[in-house]
Amino acid sequence: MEKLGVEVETKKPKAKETGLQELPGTHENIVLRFAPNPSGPLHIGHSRAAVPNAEYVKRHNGKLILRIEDTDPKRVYEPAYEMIPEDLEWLGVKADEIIYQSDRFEIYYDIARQLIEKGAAYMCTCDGATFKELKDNCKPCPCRDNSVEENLELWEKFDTMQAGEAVLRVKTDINHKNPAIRDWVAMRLEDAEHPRLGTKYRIYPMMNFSVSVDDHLMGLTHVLRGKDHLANTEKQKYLYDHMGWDVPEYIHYGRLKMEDIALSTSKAKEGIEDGTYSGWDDPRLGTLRAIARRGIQAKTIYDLIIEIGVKMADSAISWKKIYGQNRNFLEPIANRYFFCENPQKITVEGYTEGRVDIERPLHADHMDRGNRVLPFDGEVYLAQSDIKDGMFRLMDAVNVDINGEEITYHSTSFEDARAVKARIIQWVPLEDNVNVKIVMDDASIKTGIGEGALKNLEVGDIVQFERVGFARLDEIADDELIFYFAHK
RNA sequence: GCUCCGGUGGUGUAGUCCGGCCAAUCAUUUCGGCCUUUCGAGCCGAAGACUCGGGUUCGAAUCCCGGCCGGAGCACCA
Repeated sequence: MEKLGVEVETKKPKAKETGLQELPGTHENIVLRFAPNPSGPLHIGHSRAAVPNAEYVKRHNGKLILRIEDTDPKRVYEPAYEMIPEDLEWLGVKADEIIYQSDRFEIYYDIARQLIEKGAAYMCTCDGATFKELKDNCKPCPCRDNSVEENLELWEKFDTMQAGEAVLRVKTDINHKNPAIRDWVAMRLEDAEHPRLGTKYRIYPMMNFSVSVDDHLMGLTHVLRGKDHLANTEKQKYLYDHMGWDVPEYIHYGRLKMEDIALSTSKAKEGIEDGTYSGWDDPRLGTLRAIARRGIQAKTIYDLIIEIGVKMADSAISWKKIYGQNRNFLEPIANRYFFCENPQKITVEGYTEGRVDIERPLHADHMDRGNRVLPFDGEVYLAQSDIKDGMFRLMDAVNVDINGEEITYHSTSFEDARAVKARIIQWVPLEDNVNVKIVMDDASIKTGIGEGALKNLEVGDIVQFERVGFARLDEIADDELIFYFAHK
């Protein structure tokens, strides 16, 4: 007992220091953002970005902006505009404001013009290959020497040019030791139709440009992003310098590798279109909606991401870890039921006690939830895989000997079963049951039968099928219940 | 190739900034035990790591140098 008291005491301070390192810079009025590209619904990788942002905002009472980065019409998947907020809500991430970059083109144009006027950006009419050749050798391209007037004139005509004919470049350092940093593109021409803008604009900002402008204008105090943006951060700082803006605090985190599912959004989309996957919530996908459908709790993902934190080292998260954590959440909430896969109807020969109602608690640790009642009269369904020679105890009912096809009554007392360490197996009554299908994590299906009490469940309920595992009720069909399997 | 960034048990982390309190934390995992009834759950217990080599120091997971391994970026994508 004493131990318990001590444990509670020492646990408190521990919970406080979880995961996230303290934010550098100011903690007052922080403004953070989550800025996905709307190419599909959110997957586990997105939570890597969304969760720490949300958590910092929560801890410091700051502001979180959801900024939809839809400046590449070719990569916009229209339903994603709806799906992203839904996914965030599930995750428990609450944005204070939602902004679409596609609403902000005039702002980008305005800043672009200012840059040109400052001589900090120039219209470049070189073709890509030529520019790269020069740039890689620390040579400025001829356009770099254009006068402000010439640039302004070209800028005005930009809209009338052919896609690919010119771009707007931000001046950096043509001798920068990393060629990637040298004079990057800020604006390009794009003829593809945009889902929200149609063909209203042809001049599109590049990510590095729109991101810098927005981060500044929206008052971001800290920018959290993957270390794949390290070079972009350096590029963007040149723009801040040109404009005389203060640079926010940048924090870069490592890559998150997800065991098994290396599935990119574009691959998933292909698979859905060709019928390989049933949809964005196919159990094989790593989307948040697929994970949710399987009964993985948002808190499991959220906590795991916080635990991983924002350090630069890469990390790999395993399903084992997710399942283990999730089980801790599910264990107390999931009521227990019997399910038999590939049910075999059997008769217990020699059983003469007649019909009895077997009562078994919905959850052994929560007796207040009551019992379920299973009528037993010597005839039951067993899972095919459980029918093996030997002595078994039908849970809470009787002990039987199985010998090939023959199943005979042995005894009723539990002690007899214990004495021989008989395996205790679940069963389903003949007269009160329901067809059950369980969709597994690899999309295969377990077909079987479950006890009648399952009929009281509602979609979304999570149960534990004893000796099978945890599953979430996904659909109540006319003649069967369809579950999605979470884990053991 | 060039530029940059990492490296604590199987996995994720704490500790690294400001060397000793670290024979290294917690979780997951694996294994074992327990259980008047899930030996696929639960409960209890155990196992398992500082990338390597030098250096500095009385003392290094922590500081320095080098190697090895891993990752990212090098677009008119985000």
